[in-house]
Amino acid sequence: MAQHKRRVERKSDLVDAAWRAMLEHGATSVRLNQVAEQAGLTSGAIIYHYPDLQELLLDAHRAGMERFYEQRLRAVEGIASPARKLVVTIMSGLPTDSDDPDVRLLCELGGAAARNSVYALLLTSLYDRQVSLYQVILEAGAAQGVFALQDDSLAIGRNLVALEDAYGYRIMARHGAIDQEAAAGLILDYARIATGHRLPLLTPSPTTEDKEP
Amino acid sequence: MAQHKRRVERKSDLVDAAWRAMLEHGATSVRLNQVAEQAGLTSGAIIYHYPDLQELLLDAHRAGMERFYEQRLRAVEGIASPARKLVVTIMSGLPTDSDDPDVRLLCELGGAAARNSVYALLLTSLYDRQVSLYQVILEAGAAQGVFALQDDSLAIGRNLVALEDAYGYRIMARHGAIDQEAAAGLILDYARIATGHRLPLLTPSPTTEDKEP
DNA sequence: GGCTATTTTGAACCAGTCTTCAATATCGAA
DNA sequence: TTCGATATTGAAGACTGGTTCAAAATAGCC
Repeated sequence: MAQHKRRVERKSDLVDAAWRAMLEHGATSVRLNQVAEQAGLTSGAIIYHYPDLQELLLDAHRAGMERFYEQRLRAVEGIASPARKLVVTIMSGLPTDSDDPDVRLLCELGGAAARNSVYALLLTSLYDRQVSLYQVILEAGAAQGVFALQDDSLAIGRNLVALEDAYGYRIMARHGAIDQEAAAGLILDYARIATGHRLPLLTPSPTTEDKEP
Repeated sequence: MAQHKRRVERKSDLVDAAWRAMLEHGATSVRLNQVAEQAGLTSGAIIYHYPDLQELLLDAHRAGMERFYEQRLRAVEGIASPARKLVVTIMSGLPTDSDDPDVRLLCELGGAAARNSVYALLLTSLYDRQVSLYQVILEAGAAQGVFALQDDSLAIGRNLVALEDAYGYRIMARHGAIDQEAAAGLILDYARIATGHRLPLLTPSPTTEDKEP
């Protein structure tokens, strides 16, 4: 049993190392040696655990995507108001800047997905889950009567995630006029007319602190 | 003079070959040999004209992007109605399916742009030009009183191009529910509330034929 | 047709990477 | 502490792909 646990831990170490290596050298062009170096091992050791490097990279991407998604969930937990929830969710989907590691890898993955059906599937699933995330918020707001949805929540959700994604790429490409704030502003422009709510951007919500004391 | 012309022609042949090779083997992972094969030459001949392969790939991307943009311009020329123009422009920005070559390479380029500042610049410039394209249509429609813009044309234009881009990625990744038509529908959902116009999707416009007889 | 400049080939060379595997080191249990 | 299993190294071999360059082919010109 103990050796099984160690095995799992080691694999997890390698996944982390692979993730860092991809970040440093590129999601697609990363080399086995570079992963090994990040892990503080030699290439043989990597192969011992992952005979196929692609498998390791895939696991690393999976883990990164999962982290990204969980992070978004955490960002809104404890927020009651649908409007605030929507604004925070929008912000949490955007990279802070062109160095944001999670979004960077997601973008590189997006570029590779046209050729790699596994990556494509992974990203498609992430997309759909994010859409659902928005749908829940939109429906809740509609049920409470604070949102007057101009379309079905599925359509609005899809457009919101699409906008996030696209501005993620813009920010990664260092568009001079579009940073996280500007992108959030643009997406909110859409969210406002789609929900019929003013959706104040403003200060980090005071309601978030509620759950702490 | 004649040899100069030949030189230019040959370079253009190589650019075409490089473009095809990228399409077949991937924008980033394409090999010198593969370009040579597409051109019906050996690698030495490619190097003779393009000592740096990156330069050739860059030219190929530039040409592809230019073609894509020109194609969009042509798609609306001769259409008078701003509403129709808007609808046609939206359609022309979306890949027909996951095999659409131009969009495929643009997506791969997007993935690479996070690491390659030249590609980033190229894509940023394309994005901005496409935004301008929309702005012109939006402003014309507003001036004619057929559009009631809910935001400044810059914001709407940016969002429209962002949506196109994002759905391009979804289509490339073979999202089961999002094909060209569905994507157009979603973007139009936004365009409708942003312009206050019904924007009928419908049939290939009859007004297009006007200029033929 | 012969001459020169340009273009292209083909082979040799080099660097980097993956793979394999015997030798070595480390771990955990008894 | 010792033993067997597990993990890791390091070096050798095979392969791929870029680079170089002398030699061959081709084109354009007189």
